[in-house]
Amino acid sequence: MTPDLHLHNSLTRTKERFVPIDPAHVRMYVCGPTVYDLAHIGNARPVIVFDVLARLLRRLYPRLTYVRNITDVDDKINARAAESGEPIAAITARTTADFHRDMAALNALPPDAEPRATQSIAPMIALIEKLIARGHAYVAEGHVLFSVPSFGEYGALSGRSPEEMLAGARIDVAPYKRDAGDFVLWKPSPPGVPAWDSPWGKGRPGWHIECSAMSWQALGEVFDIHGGGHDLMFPHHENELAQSRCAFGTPRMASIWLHNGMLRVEGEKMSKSLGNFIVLRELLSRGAWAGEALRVAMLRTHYRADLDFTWAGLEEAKAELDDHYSMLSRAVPPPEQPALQAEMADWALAPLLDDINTPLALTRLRDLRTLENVASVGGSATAVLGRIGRGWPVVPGLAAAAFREAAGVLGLCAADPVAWLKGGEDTAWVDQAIADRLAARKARNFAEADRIRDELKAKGILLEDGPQGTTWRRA
RNA sequence: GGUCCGGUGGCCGAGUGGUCAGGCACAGGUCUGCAAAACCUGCUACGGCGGUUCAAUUCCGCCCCGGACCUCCA
Repeated sequence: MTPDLHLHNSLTRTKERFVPIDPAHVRMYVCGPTVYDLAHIGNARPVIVFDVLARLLRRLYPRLTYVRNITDVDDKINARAAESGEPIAAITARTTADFHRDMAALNALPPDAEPRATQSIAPMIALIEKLIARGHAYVAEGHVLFSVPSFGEYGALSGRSPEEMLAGARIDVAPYKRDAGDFVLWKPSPPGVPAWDSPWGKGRPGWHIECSAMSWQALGEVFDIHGGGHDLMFPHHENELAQSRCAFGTPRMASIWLHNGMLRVEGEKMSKSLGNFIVLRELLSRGAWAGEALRVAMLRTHYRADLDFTWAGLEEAKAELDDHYSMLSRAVPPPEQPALQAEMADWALAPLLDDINTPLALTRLRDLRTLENVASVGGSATAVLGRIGRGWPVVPGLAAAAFREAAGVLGLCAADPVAWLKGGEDTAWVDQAIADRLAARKARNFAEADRIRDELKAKGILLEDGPQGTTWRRA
């Protein structure tokens, strides 16, 4: 696949050709979770989106280092500890493990590095010292503050001037700030709150400095891609960018900034006050299919657009996966046509090169599925081949192999098809019922055969009579 | 108030200055003991008003509607 990837850069608000700083080693940083509570479905979106991008980059380039941090020092964590009595370290360790489990259920691969804020205090202090030395930060009443006016390009990422930001801002300005827009790099800790020794006394870092420190440690002063939710663009990413550029004196922090859109639920903004907050663990408990179905549901919308999550949409995504796995379950081993298989897979994946157009890639996956169905079950491929303008041979196994290859980049359809369709439990009784029904059919006792089928249907088992006998799957 | 992003057929959702998205749902059909699955066919939309153009859903302007962000929410 030719590495001709274009991405929408939030910094320039245009689609740009992706040119790695080092083509032999692409580097990407994505803001990870603050570990104080179970992940909700909104947390899942950037994980899924950037997992797809990571898989794509690995296909395009020889090496990728994908870094996603864990924020384990934060006032929300402190508050949770104060109200529950559980030690901070226990909360963060447990929540991190929960996060890992949930993300694995989404079929998201772990990042190459997962630095933690509490283990990155030294580089944070080093960065703050650089900023003070360069005149971009100052000490005031035990705090260290970043001087926004010292960085002329502040506001470029979020597209607003400091004056504009303050015009409608609903905040109180701390009296020790020289400028209302200045933000905290280091702050003193009240009793009972985690504190580390620093040149400015015992205290803790501000929110944004951790990502500047961790990306620096893991990827260097300048790297290729920085990602995260759109809500992080301001102030978090704006401040990160200011810190890193000012500390290192570089013309940029990352070449391309990517931001995924926000989530709504059944048309409404997801919020705790509306009571429509969906905890990922709860969604996953609906069945083994739920994680992958959520992945499909999310990839059906372009990553930059806001996504309206609906339960009906999740069901539709599951149904689509059922169809995919049905096709895969009957696919024969592919013929030895690696070049053609790669061509078909590349065709399906080509939309990803255009700013990660997953909805179109999913459409093409469906076309590959149809081609395989035509080859293995019967029918005509002329309609599909004509529409897509290809003259591929219709050979059993070929499109299925290309499908698997392409789906793998989307992180889909890696499960065993039979396990997916049958649920993986002990189901010898179903086979027995099918045998009984077969006997009834042979005796032309169709009333009994239909009775058995209805009985199974009531238990969520669907029978399908085919040329090779009767198969079944869960509804 | 400021900044920004969107409005595509019953629903979801790509894309394009002029020939087709696709899926779901629905309706026919092939196949089947009946079904299911699979395949085929039908369903022809681009918020409103102007403008540019031979031609606009696609470009420009205005308006309406929805959404996001505006100091610690992915």
